[in-house]
Amino acid sequence: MGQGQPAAAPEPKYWHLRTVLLRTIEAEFSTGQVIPNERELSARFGVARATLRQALDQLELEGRLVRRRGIGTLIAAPRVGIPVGSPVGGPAENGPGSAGGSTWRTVDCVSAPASAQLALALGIPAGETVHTVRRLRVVQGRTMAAESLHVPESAVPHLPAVPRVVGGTAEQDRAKSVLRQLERLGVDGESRSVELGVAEAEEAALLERPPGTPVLVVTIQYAVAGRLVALALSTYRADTCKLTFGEMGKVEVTPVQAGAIRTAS
Amino acid sequence: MGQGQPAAAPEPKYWHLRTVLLRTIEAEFSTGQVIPNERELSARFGVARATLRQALDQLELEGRLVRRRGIGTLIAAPRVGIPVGSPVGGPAENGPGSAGGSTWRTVDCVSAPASAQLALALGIPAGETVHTVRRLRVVQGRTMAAESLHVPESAVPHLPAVPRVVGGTAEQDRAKSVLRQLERLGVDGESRSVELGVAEAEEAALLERPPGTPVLVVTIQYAVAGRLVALALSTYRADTCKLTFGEMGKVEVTPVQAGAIRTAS
DNA sequence: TAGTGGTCTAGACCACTCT
DNA sequence: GAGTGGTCTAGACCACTAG
Repeated sequence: MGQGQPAAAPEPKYWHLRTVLLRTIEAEFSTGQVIPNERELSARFGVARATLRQALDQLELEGRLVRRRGIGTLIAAPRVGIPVGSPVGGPAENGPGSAGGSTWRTVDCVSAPASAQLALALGIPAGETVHTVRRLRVVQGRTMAAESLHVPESAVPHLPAVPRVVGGTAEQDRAKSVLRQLERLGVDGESRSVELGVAEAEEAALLERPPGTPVLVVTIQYAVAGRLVALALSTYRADTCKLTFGEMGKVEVTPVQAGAIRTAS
Repeated sequence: MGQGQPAAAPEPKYWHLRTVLLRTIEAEFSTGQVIPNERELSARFGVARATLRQALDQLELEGRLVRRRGIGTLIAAPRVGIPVGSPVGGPAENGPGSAGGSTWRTVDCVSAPASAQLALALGIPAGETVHTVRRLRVVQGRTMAAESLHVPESAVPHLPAVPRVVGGTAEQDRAKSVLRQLERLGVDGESRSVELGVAEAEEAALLERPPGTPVLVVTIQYAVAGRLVALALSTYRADTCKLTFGEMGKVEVTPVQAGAIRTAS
């Protein structure tokens, strides 16, 4: 009966909506402003609320929107460039154009036998004691990442053997000791990787986000003379972070707005 | 009337489901196997199909599952480690433990005036001609990334002035010329960044994925003597890629399974 | 043709924030 | 209490793949 065009893979409604919304918010809204609520938008576009939400989900994943329960949906600020650098413990590693005021805040410091997985990754016998420092990376007053730094006992033999410090300033001191010892080793190589993940319950809480929040999982292997001495597992908030791996001091030109260029083509 | 506990922020059903499913598939399934279909799973767990799908969405985002229309839901293979390295044009940049057989396949090569956004990012006057090479990164026979390499005309003045080559081997040659000229410049610095994004229509097609697919957007600024000479915008499939930024030749120990360690804690 | 995942709907209720 | 986003349901239909 004359089907007209060959279908041409009809674009899903939610995807079309996302595009329309993106154009709208770029043209008519600015950072921090709240857009109309979901029920109104879904009515305005003549779709079910679930469909509208699918479109908003996309834009949130792209870091263009932030949704706050009880408040509304806001235009997100551009992502913050965060250097993922060599210094193991250094508090501030500022690069021009990048985030200033980056600090680490220690959460935890425990020494415990390595799990099978962890031992494998560290290249040590299973069950060997590993010092684990958990800390948060705070940039411009906002918690951007949670990190677990694993250091096998054998790599930092000069650490005073404290049985089991937990809580208070004692734990903070313990964490500092581990970091200091690690720095003294003179790390001369590292291998970094980035992949997509989601924050689980505890991690999510540290990042002040709900479980399931997308994160960029950064794995850093620190080595001394070709021998692995530490493993850092960091999860960065994917909504607000742009990780930078600059060879500092060489180039550090204008921060590029990738989204704008990719879309503009 | 005695409310019992202080609520304790009840875990959403879909999140609990995700955890249960994750444990199940880790224990009882292996890479490539298909798990029961959505209708059966939703019945088995006593939830609506939409709720089950929310759980599967999470696991897919984590790279644990792959869903294929008309086929079923499969256990995904572990992510492939892909070096994001310095060589501008080099075909294979293999690191031990990382992906071998990495090649680039040229798609496009056009010379056109820079858009405002692109000019800004390249630090050139708007409207200056820019050579853009689009190519795909193929690893182990699978398309993993799409890249747009932008080189301002002024950076590679020795390029033969071809008016507008499109299609066929001529375009391929043109692309090679641009890459060769760029290599001859002797790039001595670069700045890289990674952030989360989604693939739009055309890009998604190149990556053989539906629109909205999560990608890792890699931005590389190439410099010669402190001057920006090229800008590469690459989008890597977030489901299958783990990007590695190793200082090659120093360490390259066992590839770490971040997920396993993060979950095992 | 049967079975799969993908999209969409209309409606309900909950958890949270602000006033 | 009013308004917001977050979760969940039950059902429908579509697009794709396979035998």
